[in-house]
Amino acid sequence: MSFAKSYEPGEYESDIYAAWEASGIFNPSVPTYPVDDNADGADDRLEKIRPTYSIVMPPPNANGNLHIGHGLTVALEDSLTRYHRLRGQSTWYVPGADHAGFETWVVYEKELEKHGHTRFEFDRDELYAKVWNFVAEQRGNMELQLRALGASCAWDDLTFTLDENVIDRVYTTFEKMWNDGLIYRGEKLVNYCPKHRTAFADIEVEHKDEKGHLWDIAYDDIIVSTTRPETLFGDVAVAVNPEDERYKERIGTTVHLPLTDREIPIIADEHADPEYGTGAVKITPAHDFDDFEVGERHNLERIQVITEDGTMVNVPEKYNGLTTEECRKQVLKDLKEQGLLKGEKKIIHSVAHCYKCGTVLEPMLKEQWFIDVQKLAKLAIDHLSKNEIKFHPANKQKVIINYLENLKDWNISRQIPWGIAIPMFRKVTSEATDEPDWIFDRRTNLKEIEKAGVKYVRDEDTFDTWFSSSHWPIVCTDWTEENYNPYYPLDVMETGADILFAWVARMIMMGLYVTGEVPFKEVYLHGLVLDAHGAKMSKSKGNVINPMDLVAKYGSDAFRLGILRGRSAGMNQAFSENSVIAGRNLCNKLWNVSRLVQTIVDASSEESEDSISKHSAGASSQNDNGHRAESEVTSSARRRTDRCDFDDCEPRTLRNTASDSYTTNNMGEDWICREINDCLKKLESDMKHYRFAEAVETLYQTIWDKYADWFLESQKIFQNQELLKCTLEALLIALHPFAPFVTEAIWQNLSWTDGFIATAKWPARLKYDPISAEEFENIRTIVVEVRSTLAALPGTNNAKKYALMYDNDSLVQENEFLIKQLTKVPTINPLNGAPRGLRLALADHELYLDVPEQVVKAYRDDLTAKILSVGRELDALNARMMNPNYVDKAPAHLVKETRDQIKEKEALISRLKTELDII
RNA sequence: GGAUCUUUAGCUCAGUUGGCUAGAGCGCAGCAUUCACAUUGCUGAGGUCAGAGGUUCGAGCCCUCUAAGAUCCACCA
Repeated sequence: MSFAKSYEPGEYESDIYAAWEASGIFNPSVPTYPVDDNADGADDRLEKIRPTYSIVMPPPNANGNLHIGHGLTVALEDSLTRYHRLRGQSTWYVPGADHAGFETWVVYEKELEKHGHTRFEFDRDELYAKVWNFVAEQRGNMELQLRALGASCAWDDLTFTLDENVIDRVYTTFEKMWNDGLIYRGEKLVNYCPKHRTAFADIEVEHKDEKGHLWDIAYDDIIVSTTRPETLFGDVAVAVNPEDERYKERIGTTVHLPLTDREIPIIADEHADPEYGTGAVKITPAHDFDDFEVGERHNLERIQVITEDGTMVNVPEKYNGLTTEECRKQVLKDLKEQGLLKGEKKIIHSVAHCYKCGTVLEPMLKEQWFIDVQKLAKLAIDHLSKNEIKFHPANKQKVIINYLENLKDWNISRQIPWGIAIPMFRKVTSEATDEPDWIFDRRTNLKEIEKAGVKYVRDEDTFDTWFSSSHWPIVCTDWTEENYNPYYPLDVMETGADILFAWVARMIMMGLYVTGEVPFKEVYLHGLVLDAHGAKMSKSKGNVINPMDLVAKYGSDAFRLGILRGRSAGMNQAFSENSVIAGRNLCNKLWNVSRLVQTIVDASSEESEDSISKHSAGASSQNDNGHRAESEVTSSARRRTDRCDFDDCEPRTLRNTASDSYTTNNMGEDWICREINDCLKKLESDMKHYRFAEAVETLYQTIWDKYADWFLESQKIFQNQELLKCTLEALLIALHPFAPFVTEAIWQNLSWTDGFIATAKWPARLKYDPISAEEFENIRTIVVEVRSTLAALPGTNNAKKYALMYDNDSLVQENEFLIKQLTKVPTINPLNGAPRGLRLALADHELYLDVPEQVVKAYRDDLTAKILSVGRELDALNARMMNPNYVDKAPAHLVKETRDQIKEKEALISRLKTELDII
């Protein structure tokens, strides 16, 4: 392999990943330590170990494909991981796979239906086995995709949410909670999906505003308003507000329930809002959350009239077995016929839907397992209030505390077979009444167990996935009560802002409950990736972007750079292919930069081999004359071949960037050292503060605008082999966290590098002469002014036409070759005799372009415009100095700067005016 | 009803404890072309930082209000 003309990611990526993986460099190098009570040196040992860095992947669905959000997650997490690995930490990025209980179940149930089966033909264990096999077949896809994205995770430690150790830990926690009295079984109204036949936690319910109707129905002389007339068969009362004058007299009396032969009482309850509808509300405790509470207050009967499959029951024969929708129609028709339907109004109200299938959820009375969250939430709030976890963005700390303060008990029972079985068994033997009704037991592989002669049957429900997921940092890091574990708490938890409540809040509660420590030190939340126009991606809109398509088209690095660009914590932000293209271009730029550096290095080596016996490290390889002809630079170079074989790469090679192996010999060299140092410093700060987009931006500018456009251009004249090597290495390593593949491909292709860049050492600061570096800025200013003036002159190809002349200017004189190279002017000469041509608008330099008078005249307008513009700037500066408060109160250095600038602008204006006069 | 966020160039977004002439990518215009790279280079146009007040020597940034939009939570019989 050698440097082709352009970088083709497809040729390198899979080989590189395979080589990384095979070498084991993604595994952490520091183990966890067993507690040894007898050894008093245990703490010492912990201090001596290498600093660790741990991060766990939010587990993607085991049987699914990665979507754009996963792409973002991996780009963020892997950049952090690789950065900290380069910084010398023992990094552990633990990959995961989610059984995704309900999600996967929905997919599998469709599969069953497709083959003409239903879940009711099988028992739970059979279904579990079937889904297991189904997932096993699909598994691997997403793991391959993670590799394609470059995730440098420890594959040996991949955790599946149904792994034995996960289930074991979940049972241990459940048992502890059961013993602590934090778990109870309750008959409550739960949100129930009649299609999927399972209950949900509050957090899984999707409320949507929908058009509906509000019907007024006469219960004798009392008119009640309802959106759900079909539930009237479950009515047990009519509630009115105790303060409502209209109904005060009727409280305690009864009314006749239409379409039935029942009398129901009129009760007083605050729940009835006199302002809403007619002010009288029918009360159906078994099918409405508010009514359930009213029923509790008044000790009312709960009559269930809707079954779990969404049909009517316990209703007059005529309505029995109808679906709720059919029943509603029939009830309305019958009420109308009897003249009891008194009004119909269109309203917009919010309705609970199944977040998966969109079915309207039915409030259903069910016995379920609940977690009493009060203590857990309080524990979490206490620790959060002490700022034990740092949030990005910071405002989420407040948001999550607010959520925890209002948290209601958590329903953890799900009526689906795909998940972790709830380890609870119900007593069936009618004798032995002293035994508890429910007992905890881990043997969920058994349907029936016997204890002390009493028979118990297994609860058929499974856990809410969030119950097990809340253990994620614990199970991924193998935290146990017995071990010192330097990886727990995690250094950071990175995940989507949309699951702050569902997951992050629960991990915090569970982490504290189980380990006594917060599960992570920082939280970084990413927002949604929207389409190019800021709309949510969805299949129905057809605007879904598949990350793998982009990876295939532009390369993994381009995708990573593209998706990080312009993105900040917690924000839902648009994403377009353009930013990936920009990333691809950067990779190609870096590739060509490296190609040029290698060419120069090769050419220099050949030359020094020719002239001297062999160049020695530490000695500058710069040519004595300092400015060779270009043709020599591009002469064919010796290249290493067969670099595609990674077998000779030693893992964990820590190559020290040889910052003392060079000496700088000109201003451009000092300048690039300074720029790279600034870039590294900024990067370190950006990574510490999770400013990924800025980090990428900084690298982009340093590599492209500074290294390639200025430094390398100057190195076409002055070759400093050791400095070229050293600076290129620094940039490659600095970019590696974001673009791992291209940097590794280049690293393997360069003739002088060893090992993997993935385990290289973060570059040290470069030595340089700061005064010389600053002088280069002067040259840059001159070059830009020459270029822009030439571009503004009439005609084309101006750069080649006009010579540059200087008067009394040692900087220009000494850097003649460099300025010529950068501006492309044909010659640079001292001005002999009187000034002529066009004077450049530079305050500190007397420079002229040798332009004929005619052309100068044509430039007059530009000159006038320039005078006006500088004049405006000068006015603004003067106004500032005229303000005595500014001079008194602003920091001295700012005032001084302003003074200097005024002097400079004044000088410039007077020169420009003189120039204009001459013309 | 409760809460959070957003509003900066044509588009998508940066802008850290307030500091000088507000930046980037893409797009646009002009010029260049044997050069490591057309996945290129050079040059340029384009912004009363949503609006109105206030604090300050100084506000895109801090405070108050207004407008528009987004999201989350709770919930409307």
